[in-house]
Amino acid sequence: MMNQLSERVPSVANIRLFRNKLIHWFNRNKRTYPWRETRDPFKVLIAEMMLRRTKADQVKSVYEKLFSEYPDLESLASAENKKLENILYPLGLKWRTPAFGLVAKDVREKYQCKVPETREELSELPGVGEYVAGAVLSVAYGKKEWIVDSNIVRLFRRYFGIKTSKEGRRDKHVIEMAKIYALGRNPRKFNLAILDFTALVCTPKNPKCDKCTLKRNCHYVCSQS
DNA sequence: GTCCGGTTAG
DNA sequence: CTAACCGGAC
Repeated sequence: MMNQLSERVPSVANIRLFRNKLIHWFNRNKRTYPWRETRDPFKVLIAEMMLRRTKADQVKSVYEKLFSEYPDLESLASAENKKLENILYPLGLKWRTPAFGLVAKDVREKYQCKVPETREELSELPGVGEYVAGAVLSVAYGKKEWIVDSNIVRLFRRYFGIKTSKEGRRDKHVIEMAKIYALGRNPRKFNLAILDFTALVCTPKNPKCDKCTLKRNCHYVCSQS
């Protein structure tokens, strides 16, 4: 076996230390968005579906418009597809628009209008995968559930210096790390913190290593310092 | 764990 | 154009 060190999951203590630093940063630098001011699982679910592949600032106005017209799951479930298309048009979500109505219908019919509380059930909903499921469970329900997106994979690779399989977001070691990361008192906060950090500091290009409060323990060698 | 679809950022 | 993205299929 080659290079087990770089492939092994970091220790729980190490991940906790990493998380503590992240939370400290988050307390000063968190972003505020309308979908973070509610724990309504339905709103969080729809917001996460919108946020996929779309910049948060662009989602904001669409989010508000959608929920002013369809304030709850039942109204969205009976919304006309055309009207949904019009509202979601600015996001360029045309091909995914049906998923929004279908999700609402599914939840109404299969779960009596109550957004499911398990990863398995959530993942069966149209347009919902591991990422959105984990986000709903941790952010809306406050469950100790992991999320992995490509930003988190990048952060893990850089900070811990790990190698991953080709599709990092499905790498079992990465998922294991994300699970450990989410275990604790406030998984909602933990997960929001890591998302914000990857969006604002540990960015794909030109990461702000000089201003990074985690750099002391980070394996990544920034090219411009 | 990998490939692909449909889409957007660059 | 190409790379990147997440869900879905395999």
